[in-house]
Amino acid sequence: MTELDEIDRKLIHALGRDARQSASALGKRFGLSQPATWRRIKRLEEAGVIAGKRLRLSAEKLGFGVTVFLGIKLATKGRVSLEDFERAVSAIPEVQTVEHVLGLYDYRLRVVARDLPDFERVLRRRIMTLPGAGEVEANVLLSEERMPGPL
Amino acid sequence: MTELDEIDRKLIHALGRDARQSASALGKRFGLSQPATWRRIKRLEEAGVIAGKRLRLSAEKLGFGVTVFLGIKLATKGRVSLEDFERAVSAIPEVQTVEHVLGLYDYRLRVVARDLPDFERVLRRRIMTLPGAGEVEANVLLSEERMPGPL
DNA sequence: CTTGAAAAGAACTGCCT
DNA sequence: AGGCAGTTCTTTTCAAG
Repeated sequence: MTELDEIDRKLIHALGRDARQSASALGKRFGLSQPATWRRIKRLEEAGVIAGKRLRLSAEKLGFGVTVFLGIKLATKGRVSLEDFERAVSAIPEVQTVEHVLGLYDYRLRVVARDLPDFERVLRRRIMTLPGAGEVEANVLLSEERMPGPL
Repeated sequence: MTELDEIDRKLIHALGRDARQSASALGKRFGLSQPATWRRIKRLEEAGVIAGKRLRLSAEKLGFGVTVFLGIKLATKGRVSLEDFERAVSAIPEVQTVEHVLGLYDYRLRVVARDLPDFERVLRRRIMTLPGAGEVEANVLLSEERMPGPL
């Protein structure tokens, strides 16, 4: 954990909304000079608080109209089977995120597909054949909103 | 949907990993000049394929050691109750994302907390009191990996 | 599409309070 | 810590092939 003051939090919050803002523009808004603002951002990057910058991509514009969340319960949970499962699931291009979780399910996957027939193909030929996959539960994404919360 | 050639996909893929790369550096890697590369990126932004740039923040470094996924089933599902629920859930700072989904649950939330006692506080005082919230299922995040997939 | 150039702005550095 | 001044790099636009 890192010590942050008010200005650091404001900077993180502002950059979280749009990472393309310049240090000088942010400095004006928060009453700092350009180098001072830049040094703060640099310090946050070096401390690992800011781990990088990523693109926000539109799944629809890329032709992926369907996003499905899968909850997966493994049939056999040895150490080997976890690694086997993770290696196999990492090879599926339609899988965007793999989350190892504790609870009703063992893994949660975010999967994209062009449409529902395409998703059925992914599900039958890729997901259902994963080594160790037991119960699979699906939720189709209708809409999503990210909040300007603490992170 | 937008028409993309091989180079567009390579650019999106490369920028998806690290959005801080310059147009000239990307151009060298893919055999394009700096202005040509820049025009392609600009075109992708104007087409909405690239929707923006966001910070990747470290939850741990910010003092949030616990991430929990909640699946929520509404008790009463009228149009009014959906909007009530969404408005109320949007006011909880610990909620990072709200996903309206189709399936076993109605909403999926990504929630962060400093630790498990802090999460219990959020769950009891914030989540359980949400208007219309019925069944709540929780999965604690152990580890997460984002893939270099199609998006 | 390319190269080359020029102007604007953002990122970075050193020095000083 | 912060500000100021200056340098370097990227971005952005333009002309011409």
